[in-house]
Amino acid sequence: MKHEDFHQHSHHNHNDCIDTALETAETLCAEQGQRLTKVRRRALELIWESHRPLGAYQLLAKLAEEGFNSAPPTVYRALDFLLGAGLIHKVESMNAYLGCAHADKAHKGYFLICDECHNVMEFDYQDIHAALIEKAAHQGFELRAETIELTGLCAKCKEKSVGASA
Amino acid sequence: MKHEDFHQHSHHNHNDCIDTALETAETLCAEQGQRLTKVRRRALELIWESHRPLGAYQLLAKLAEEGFNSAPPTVYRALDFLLGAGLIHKVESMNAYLGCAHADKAHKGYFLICDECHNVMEFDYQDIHAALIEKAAHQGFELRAETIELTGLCAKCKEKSVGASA
DNA sequence: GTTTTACTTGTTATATCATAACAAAATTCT
DNA sequence: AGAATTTTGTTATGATATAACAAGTAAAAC
Repeated sequence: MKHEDFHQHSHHNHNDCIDTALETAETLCAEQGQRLTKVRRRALELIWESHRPLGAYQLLAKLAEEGFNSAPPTVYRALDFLLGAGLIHKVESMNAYLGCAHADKAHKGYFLICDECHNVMEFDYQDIHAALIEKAAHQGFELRAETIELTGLCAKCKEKSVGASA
Repeated sequence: MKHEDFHQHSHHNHNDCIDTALETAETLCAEQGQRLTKVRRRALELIWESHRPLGAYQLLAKLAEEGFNSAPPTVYRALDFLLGAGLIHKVESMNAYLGCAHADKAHKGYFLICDECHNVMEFDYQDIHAALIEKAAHQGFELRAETIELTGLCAKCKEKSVGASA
């Protein structure tokens, strides 16, 4: 079962996701001589504990509650570090941050964002990626990063809205 | 020659683009009983006059110079209207706004954004669109909007950087 | 053609997102 | 231990965007 499908079900133990993500983070940072300090680690955990993308100031508030410094640079530094390490993604259309489910493999974060419940699924389609590279190259463009954010109605909310209108 | 290719060349008369865009805007608004008021029209023109995406406050400054009201709601209202009418796009990863080259046909704005010169090309690939719809549907997700923003190096800047390093 | 209605704009205030700049502390290297 | 590097604290400010309500303007109904 893929991680993103997993997230579609309500009963999974999300703690497993968090644990896995944190372990991966530790490993990656160790390998690259990066320091996963307390704030950074806790920030990553808090982002994962939220099932949906977390705003910088929401995260800052949570960190502040736990005794971390409560000024904006604290959270933006942690976010910059985590983004740089590929441990989280920024959802540009929401100004919010999301744990990356595939931090171990270099990849592009493609997102399905539900307009209704604001849950986000990450998906990873090699064929689309390949097609985009090819099409960009066709115009002489060398692709470096992709922001792919699709919004609409997720399966659960679609069911609900059908039920409501019936 | 497609509009986006056109934009890759430095010598084209961009006024033609603006004129066409404005005419299209007039027609579309008339058809839909929408009012393309002075601020809205001028905002659209100014967005087009800039070859690259324009920030809301940059636009506001230009409008203010011309005697329009200089408070933020003025520009955000105009932008909302133009976005709603499909006459412009928002580039989420830049918080900036861009004239839509295909306002007359319903479409998704896919962008190639150059990291170097910040020029943006719009492109419109039906096959990618179809693939995304299909893949979303496969997860029970009903697609409503797509944000596709690809960044990298455009042809011109790639040439330049090769020249520089040689 | 005036009244009613809907829409658009003006105005003030504030919310939200993000970074600059410099000082202090902690960690790592030698 | 001392020097170099990185990380964190702190203050201030910049950049992006919206809420709320009043005033004006155009369109529709009568």
